[in-house]
Amino acid sequence: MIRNPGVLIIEDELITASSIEELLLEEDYEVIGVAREAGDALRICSQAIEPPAVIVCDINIKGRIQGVELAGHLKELYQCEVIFLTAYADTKTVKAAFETDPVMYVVKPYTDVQLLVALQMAFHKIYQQKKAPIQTRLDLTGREKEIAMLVSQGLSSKQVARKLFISIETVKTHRRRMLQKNNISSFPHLVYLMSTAG
Amino acid sequence: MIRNPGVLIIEDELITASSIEELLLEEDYEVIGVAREAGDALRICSQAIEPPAVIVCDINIKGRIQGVELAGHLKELYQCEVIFLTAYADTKTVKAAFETDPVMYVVKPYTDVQLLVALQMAFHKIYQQKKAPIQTRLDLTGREKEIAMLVSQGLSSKQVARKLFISIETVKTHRRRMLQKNNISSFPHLVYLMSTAG
DNA sequence: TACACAATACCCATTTAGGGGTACAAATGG
DNA sequence: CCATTTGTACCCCTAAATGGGTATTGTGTA
Repeated sequence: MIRNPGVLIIEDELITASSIEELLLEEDYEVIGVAREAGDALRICSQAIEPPAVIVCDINIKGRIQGVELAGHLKELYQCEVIFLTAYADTKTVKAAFETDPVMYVVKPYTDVQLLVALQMAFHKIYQQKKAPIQTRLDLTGREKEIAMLVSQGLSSKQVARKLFISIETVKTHRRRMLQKNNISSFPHLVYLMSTAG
Repeated sequence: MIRNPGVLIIEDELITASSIEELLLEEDYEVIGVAREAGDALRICSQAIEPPAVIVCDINIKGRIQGVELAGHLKELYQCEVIFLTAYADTKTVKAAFETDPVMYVVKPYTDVQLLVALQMAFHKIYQQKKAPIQTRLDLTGREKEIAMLVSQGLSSKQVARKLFISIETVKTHRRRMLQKNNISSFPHLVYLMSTAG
């Protein structure tokens, strides 16, 4: 039987963390781990059988790396959804958090129902994405992404070459490989796929 | 002096509506009106000097048209942001609401801070959109959009021509006009703009 | 250390796109 | 009813993109 996709809890207050874990387990969510700080989170994710689908992340956690940064990092790494959990409601924090495009921003004090709704939304979003898998994912290296972005901004290969201080032949090689690797026929299509499949 | 963009409150419980209005006014938000049902909301919006930027909408309101449908309609009409307000947390309602891509889904009972955070997120999103108005909007006719879509799917001009049973020269004319009218230099860029600016 | 991969760069070739001009019938809007 | 827009189509040309092959360098990692 297929288990539900997992949830990672990032919260340094043990009592809060435990209560969240209990609540999620009662509702039959799969908790892959509880992290107290960034290092824990990364270790849990790398050791887990499958990456987290949703992370519930306190914004104010111990350690150098703060919640917003950590969540943004994990989201990019594992393409998971983010739910922020915080007592902070100041404009600066909200804006920073909002930049990572979280599914929900749950402000403390919150009710169990509020947190569960956030989870529902997260899993609904994941389900939506799985329903429409146009292309698995674009396979692009760092340099390739960079060139693709410039081309989508309207630059020609020659202009890209000048901007990056490389030969136009190199740019052409990169473009050719991008299309071949991903089995697509033209750059307009690649730009389209980048915008939809991320 | 420029006023803040307006907020429309849609809530049929008068006491709740009033308390929300008071809270928003205290925080210097501009409340353009309080609607008790769909008809009120539409009337207020059409009579307002400027359309609402954000609507705070109760999901369970009086009348035939429900909150989710109304909010979706208003969002499309006025390109405003939606904040849902509800006591309902059942999966079906949450999913339906989530379809309209609201900025926030505030579950009752909620604190003032939770509602204000939602407002902050909504205005932050609006501000972000205004900050990056790369191109007002793409000026494309029906046929042009059709051709642009096919090109973004990877078809060449020749393939588009065959698919639409028109001359390749016609396709090229359309493509040339699209770029000239919108003052852009290549189709990858046009596809990029279509995906961002709609 | 050996191997894979990323990034660089050149050669060849053909096809396509971009940019210019012109024209005309049909549809649309004042 | 007339002017504008839209869709259609042709001509020209140059620049750019696509597709193939090959090779060197550094950078990690098995």
